[in-house]
Amino acid sequence: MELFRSPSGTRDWLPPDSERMAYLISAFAAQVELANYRLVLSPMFEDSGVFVRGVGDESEVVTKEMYDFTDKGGRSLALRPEGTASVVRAFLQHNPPVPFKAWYVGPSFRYERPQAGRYRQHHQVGIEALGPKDPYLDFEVISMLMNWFFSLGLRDLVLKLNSLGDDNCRPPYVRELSSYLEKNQNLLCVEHQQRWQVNPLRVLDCKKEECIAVKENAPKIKNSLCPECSMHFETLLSCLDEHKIDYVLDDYLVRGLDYYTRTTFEVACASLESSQNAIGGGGRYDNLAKALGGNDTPGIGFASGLERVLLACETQGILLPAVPSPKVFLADITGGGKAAHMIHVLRTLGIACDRAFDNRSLKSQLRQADKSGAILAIVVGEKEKEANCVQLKWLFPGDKDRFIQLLTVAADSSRDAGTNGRIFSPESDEPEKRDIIERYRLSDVLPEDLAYSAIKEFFRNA
RNA sequence: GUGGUCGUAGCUCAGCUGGUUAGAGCGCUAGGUUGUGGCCCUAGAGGUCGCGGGUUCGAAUCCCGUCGGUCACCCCA
Repeated sequence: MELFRSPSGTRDWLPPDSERMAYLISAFAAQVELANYRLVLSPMFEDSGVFVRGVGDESEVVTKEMYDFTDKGGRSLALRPEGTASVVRAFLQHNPPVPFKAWYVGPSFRYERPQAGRYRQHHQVGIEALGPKDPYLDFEVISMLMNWFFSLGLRDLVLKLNSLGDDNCRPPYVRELSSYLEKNQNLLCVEHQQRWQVNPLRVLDCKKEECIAVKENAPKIKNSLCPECSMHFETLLSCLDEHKIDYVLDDYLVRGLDYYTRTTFEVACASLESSQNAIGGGGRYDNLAKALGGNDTPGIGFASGLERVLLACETQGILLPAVPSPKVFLADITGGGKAAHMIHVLRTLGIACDRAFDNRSLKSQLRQADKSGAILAIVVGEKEKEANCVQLKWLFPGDKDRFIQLLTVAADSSRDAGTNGRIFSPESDEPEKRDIIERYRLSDVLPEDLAYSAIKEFFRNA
């Protein structure tokens, strides 16, 4: 029978990459929790209307990329294509006090052709801040994103900024743009000749040569901003200047989600070769709460795709930490029961350890110990079982000097304890190949037992 | 949704213009040491050559289709 595979556009995360993803998330949480953003977990699916009315019924994300379905109760639902609309829906449903500052993490779903850095299920972290319309909140949000990237060690980042105006100044601007596009519509690319009226702003985002030529002479939103919007944007820019956060202004940054007002931004990573080089983006959405049927509440936030951030780290040679393997490994050739008991005690003492199963040969178990990265093997054979002791075998090589130093500590503590200590030290011309094997008494009442004491001592000094 | 490209072992890949039982390295398992890892040596397991059809005496190899990966467009994280 043919094996099942993960669906197109999805992938499995196995160690160590899975752990690097987890690291990204915890680094993000640490960053935003400094600023009092708190975790919100919302459902992975919502009433389709949340996205149709929130993200926009003209946006590509909704019209052609949404995983929507009807459930057994006849409800029209959709897997969330992004996080913001869900969080704002949750905000309106529970009506918490403002300012409401949330961070989130979880999968998003878009039905599109997979590509480098683009998946049908991808994972985003993000923050949303609802309530204040203050431009200094815009600064806070943007600086959170940048600080997280900097804390990971990422370089070659380009922060792109634009302001899309508000209800006062955007409609007149869109009319002005429309009439300009109408005059030049035969010069637009094939697709936009048909579609420019649906959302004129999207033409500004088009990368076709024809449209690029047209938009160069198109009216710019920055020249049409009302005084309030203009002041808001200027305040943000000067604050970014003051704090040495570099940015470039991009008149064409309109972004594909319809809810944005005023500030929009995107962070591109220059070291990502593919065209999917945006590793974070967001903006202000002062009309979103109202569009979802709630009270008029301003808000701003961003989302960042973890897959792309990880990719960006890799292209820059940044190796994020994975979970280290246990340093203690148990080899039991008397059936395995002794190992079961010892490993249980060690873990109770908070010492990470692993063991072999299936009663394999000692050679096999030690091979496994070596491959696991352990530096200490605990060996139980018939002789040890009879004498009620265990053998501690230190696994070389590695950082030899360091280990030898630690061994000295462990050996000293064993002598103090009056045990028989080291019993076996094979002759060898090469000191680094000399095995150091020690035996420690093992009682049936274990936590204060000498073998465990020696191991604890070792890790206290490690 | 459109287009390019690639599918041979767990991984990285050989396999020339069709020609017997499909190979290597790494990895995995075991043995060489009747109870001691790493290096070395030996052996073993693992593949309906993505799948289906066609051409042919004969297909991993050529043709068509299909599925999957990948890359680009579109759009986005």
